[in-house]
Amino acid sequence: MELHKRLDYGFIGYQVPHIPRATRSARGRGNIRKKSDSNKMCAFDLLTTVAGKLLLEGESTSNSSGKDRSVVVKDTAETVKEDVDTPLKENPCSEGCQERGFFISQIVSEAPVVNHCLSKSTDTLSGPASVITSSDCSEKLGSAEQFINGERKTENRNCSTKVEHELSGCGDFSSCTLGAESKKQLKINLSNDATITTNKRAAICSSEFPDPWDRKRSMLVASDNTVKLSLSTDPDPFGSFPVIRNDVQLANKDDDEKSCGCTQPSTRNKAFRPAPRVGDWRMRKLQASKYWEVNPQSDDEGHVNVDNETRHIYQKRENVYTSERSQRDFPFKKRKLYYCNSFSNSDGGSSDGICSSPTKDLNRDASGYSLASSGARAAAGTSIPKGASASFRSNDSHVKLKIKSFRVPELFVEIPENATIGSLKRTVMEAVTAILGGGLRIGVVFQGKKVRDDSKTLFQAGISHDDKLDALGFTLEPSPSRGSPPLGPEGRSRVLPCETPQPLTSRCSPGSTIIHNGMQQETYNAFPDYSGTNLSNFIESDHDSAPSPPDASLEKNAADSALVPVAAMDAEALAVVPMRKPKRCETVQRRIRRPFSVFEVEALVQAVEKLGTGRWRDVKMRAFDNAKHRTYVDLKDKWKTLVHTARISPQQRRGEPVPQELLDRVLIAHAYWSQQQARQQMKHQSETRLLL
DNA sequence: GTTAGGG
DNA sequence: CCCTAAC
Repeated sequence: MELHKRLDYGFIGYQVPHIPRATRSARGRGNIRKKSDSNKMCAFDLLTTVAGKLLLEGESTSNSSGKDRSVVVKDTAETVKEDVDTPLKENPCSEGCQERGFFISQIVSEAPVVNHCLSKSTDTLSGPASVITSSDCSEKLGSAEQFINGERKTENRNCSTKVEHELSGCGDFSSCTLGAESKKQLKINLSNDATITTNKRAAICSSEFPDPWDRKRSMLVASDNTVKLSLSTDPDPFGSFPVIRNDVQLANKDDDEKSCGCTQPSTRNKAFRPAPRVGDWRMRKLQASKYWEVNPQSDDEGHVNVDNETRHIYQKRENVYTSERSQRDFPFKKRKLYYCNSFSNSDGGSSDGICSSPTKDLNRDASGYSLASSGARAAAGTSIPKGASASFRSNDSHVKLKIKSFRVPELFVEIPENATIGSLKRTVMEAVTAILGGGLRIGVVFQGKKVRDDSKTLFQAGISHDDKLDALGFTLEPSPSRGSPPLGPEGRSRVLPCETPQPLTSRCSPGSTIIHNGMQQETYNAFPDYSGTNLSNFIESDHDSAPSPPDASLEKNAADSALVPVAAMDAEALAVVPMRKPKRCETVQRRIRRPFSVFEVEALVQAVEKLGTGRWRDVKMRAFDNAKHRTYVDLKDKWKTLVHTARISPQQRRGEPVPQELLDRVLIAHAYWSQQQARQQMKHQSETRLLL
């Protein structure tokens, strides 16, 4: 059902302002080792990683090598689109940046089948490479797709074709060869329909690939069941992109636990919960900080079941932490943007698939995500810093970098036409933030002009016709709120993710969509019959109170506007998108704001009229017993605000207007009970005096 | 666990 | 909504 007319915007990419960042640059320490790989993971893994890289390094990649690689998996199921080593038109990507972008719609990983053949060296210490693969997996590459200047180029490939993956994030592909012997197919069902087909037992041999980017070589090493990954980057020869050496180490160590203060539960059933802050590198790293243990048993059916796998990635702590965190304290609230919620406004069509996906296969298990992200994380770490300028070493093997620019993958935003510019910005912001981690604000440019009035509706701004959408652009601007954060010298940059209580809190995204649903259900029957009033509608109203009811007020709509990153992108693609927040986060997670509906207000008023203002627990039980999300403290607070609202002029009131009649009752009841309370006190006092 | 009140 | 003090 389409409740709103929506506009879809596609983002192919934009430029991001400089973002200083400190990173470690230890070199030669990046080994990613998978204890046992399974074909299951490989595909997913790799793709994620690659995706992560692409997402973060697309820019540099293209610039440094003039090539663009992206792994694209189209949601057309059964096909893995992989980007090819096609020369990309040099595109400085300045302004519009939309000419060329990564279209990571269904990023899945194409497992670079590496394995059998990889036995070569184990020496990964100095290799800047970055190839993540697993054994026994190969994929049947459907077609490779590359976006160039907005166009998609597809190339069909053969299994035996030489596959190139951009693994090092430096824009270089490693050469992988798919064995022709592929027999079984491994299917990875991604969200919707995205399916990656992989051929089991196909072998890709690849080990050393020159990394044009820096004068080093990327090495992919794998032996037996161990794959070592070494991620590191060096300043690109062109000098325009500072690169970070990312030495990620996925090792089979147990001491990992220590390095990461927190442990993530391997699974979580409640609906999939989006990661707290997507942009938090730390988090990502964190999640990656355990070594993975993947079920070596390959599923003949080929279904990649990320769920039941436990992964632990070990990462050198020092390599992991950066000051990023402190800079990216961004509270993510509507994760639903990435994981459509059931009541999303989006029209069933395309979004449907997208929406459902997260909850399916991949999402079931958080660990799945972690896996995905781990790779990405690693990649991310590597890619993030890209600026051109200076990258210098500081005492602590840290490198301070400036991000001149990097590209954000294409996003699709769906938002009601009557949504405001402000909401549009927010929507985009959330999507982008999820990727970049916050710290940025979104600017809207339409027909060459910057649209500054956030209260204007899209319609009013003229942004409502498809034919004009081309004139719509977004800009990423540094958030004023957070000035250029001093890149932290050691101190900050080293804080362990989990060990740092604070910021996490705000970032932990409050319930995901799914969660909302749950709450929503809980709210049903909020008002028992005995509450005695015409609250028959209440249930519905309660609905409205939910975070994103389809036909809520504009404000709500804005929130609802489904932002649908193209398919797979939502989750795994962006490995960037953290899968689940550390436990600690959850406990501190702030609840989602659920404005009281008029019906609720009425119920509250009525209850208070009857019970008084000092018995919130009773009020709760009487009128909101079934509204689990309303605590008596909430009711008390609401009453407080109601009283305040009733006292101020209507012009000063915000939010859904409360009928004056109700406000009057509020004042009357408040006055009455205040008086009663006063009397009670008087009485009490006099009694005590008498006793004395 | 509730209340009350400040943030 | 959160957090806390106070009960």
